[in-house]
Formats: sequence, C-alpha cells, structure tokens
Amino acid sequence: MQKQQLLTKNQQIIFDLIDKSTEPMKAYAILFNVQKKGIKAPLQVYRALDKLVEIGKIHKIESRNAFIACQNSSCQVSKATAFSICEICEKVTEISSASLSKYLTNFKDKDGMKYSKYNLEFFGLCKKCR
Amino acid sequence: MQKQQLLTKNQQIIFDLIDKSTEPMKAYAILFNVQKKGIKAPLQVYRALDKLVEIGKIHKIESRNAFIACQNSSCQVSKATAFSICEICEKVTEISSASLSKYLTNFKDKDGMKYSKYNLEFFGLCKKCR
DNA sequence: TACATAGTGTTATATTATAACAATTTACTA
DNA sequence: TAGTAAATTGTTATAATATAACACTATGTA
Repeated sequence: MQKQQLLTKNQQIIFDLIDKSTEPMKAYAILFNVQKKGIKAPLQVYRALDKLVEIGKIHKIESRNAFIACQNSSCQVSKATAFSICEICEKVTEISSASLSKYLTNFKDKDGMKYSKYNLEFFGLCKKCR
Repeated sequence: MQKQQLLTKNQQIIFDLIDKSTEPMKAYAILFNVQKKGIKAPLQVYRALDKLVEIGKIHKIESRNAFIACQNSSCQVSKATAFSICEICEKVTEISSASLSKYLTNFKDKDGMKYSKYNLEFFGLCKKCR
C-alpha cells in the first residue's frame, strides 16, 4: 500500500467538493462553490486541480474540461483511465475493468512502442437515456 | 464506398492546412495561417473544424485542444479513434490497429452497456525521444 | 419560383487556463 | 533547533480556447 498523500487545505476543500458531486465539475463551477471558503482566484483552483490529478485523487474528463473524483480506491496515480460518458445526460462513470486495463496497458503499436499512460473515453447512452 | 463529401471553400482551406501540417494544429494557429486567405474570425475556423470533425476528415486531440488530419483513408466518420502522443516532442500519430478497434468496438461494461463511439489517447515517448 | 438547409461574415462575449511575483508554510537535515 | 529547500498560497493581470446572436448568401430541390 502506497503512503497516503496528505492534502493541503485548498486541495482538501476542492477534493471534498468534487468527491461529493454526482457529476463532473468544471473549474469555474468549483471556483464559484468554494469562494465562501476563501478560495477567490481561478489559479488557486487550477493549482489544486493539477495536484489532485497528479496524485490520482481526481481525473480530468478531457472531452468535457471537467473533473471527477477517482472512483477506484486503488487508483493512486492516473496512468490508466477509462470513462463512459452519456451523450444526453452527460453522466460520467469511471470504468474499472481488469481485462480492459490489461489489454491497454500491454498494447503495443506496429513499431512495438509501449505506452506509459492512456486515457479512454467511451460515448453512448446510459441506461436511463436509452 | 460512401459518397465523397464535398468541402466548402473555408472547409477546404482549413483542411488543406491541417493536412499539410506534420503536427496537430490549434485553432488560433490555424486562424493566423488562413487570414491571408480571407478567413478573419475565430468562428469561421471553429465552424469549419466542427464540420470536418463531424465528417471524419480531421480529429480533435482532446488532451491538446488540437486538430490533426485523419490518417486512415477509410475513416469517414470519427467514431473510433486512437492516438499515440509523445510527451516530449508532442508528435501525434493515429493508431490503426484492427485488433484494438475490434476490441474497443465490442467492449461492454459491467452492465452490458455498449458504446457507439470512443476516443483513446496513449502517452509515452516516441522513438526519437527515447 | 419558392422553400428549406447549410454555410458565411461580423461583432461581441463567454469560458478555460496560465504568467509573474511576493509572501508563507512545510518538511527535511545539518 | 536553526537553517534551508521545496511546496503552497495569494494576488493581479492576461492569454488561449470557444460560442452567442444576427443578418446575409449560396445551394439544392419540390
């Protein structure tokens, strides 16, 4: 087990907010929500987000410019991420499939190149929206 | 064979530029390059980009906010895309692996949900940068 | 012709993200 | 425990990415 990373005040405030949210949050929505806690400027938010992504507590959904708490307790670092995104309601779920991550982690391209990291976003309709 | 989509003037100008480029291009870099051809405003660029993405002539590299011409002649629509991205030189290559696309196209999550679309970005070091 | 659809040109503005710099806190180590 | 390097914070300003709204033009087709 890796050493538990301690969060600083700003990081904790922002992580808590994202973690409680049922949907991915955008940076300026986060800013708006934490202003009453003394975080006033975009940069304070982005710095915390950068760090939280780096240590794997949250992930960025690149196609949406939004952030979601890691839903996989063993995911300490974001090196292999996969998400499903509903194109109607925008619900995002982190996919944790051992076979998928095994397949992608071991994937080699034509030149035999292996990759140290990947991000996969699936799009479709969730149960409710179908 | 699908009917060949005809491009409008702006779409053609912008596609030609991206297609000639050896690296992904960002929207405002494109704008700068086509201003001498009469395309003056960001919106003209974004509209052409949207259409080109929609018909599969180009792809957006989400993690870079940049656009690359489709390198796969049979790729008429961008429903299943995979790229390798060098984290040093930022070289981006479209991956065309039949087994990868087969695996991902058929992937079902725990709930049996199938997806209509995906985008995968691999990160690592290219040959030159290793 | 008349109509629908897609594309264009334009101005303004919204959204997302970083630069630069000074001050403060934290954690390590001599 | 004092010194110091590294990380974090606070702040103002600004850069980079993307869309809204509206009027107009071209194109295809009934």
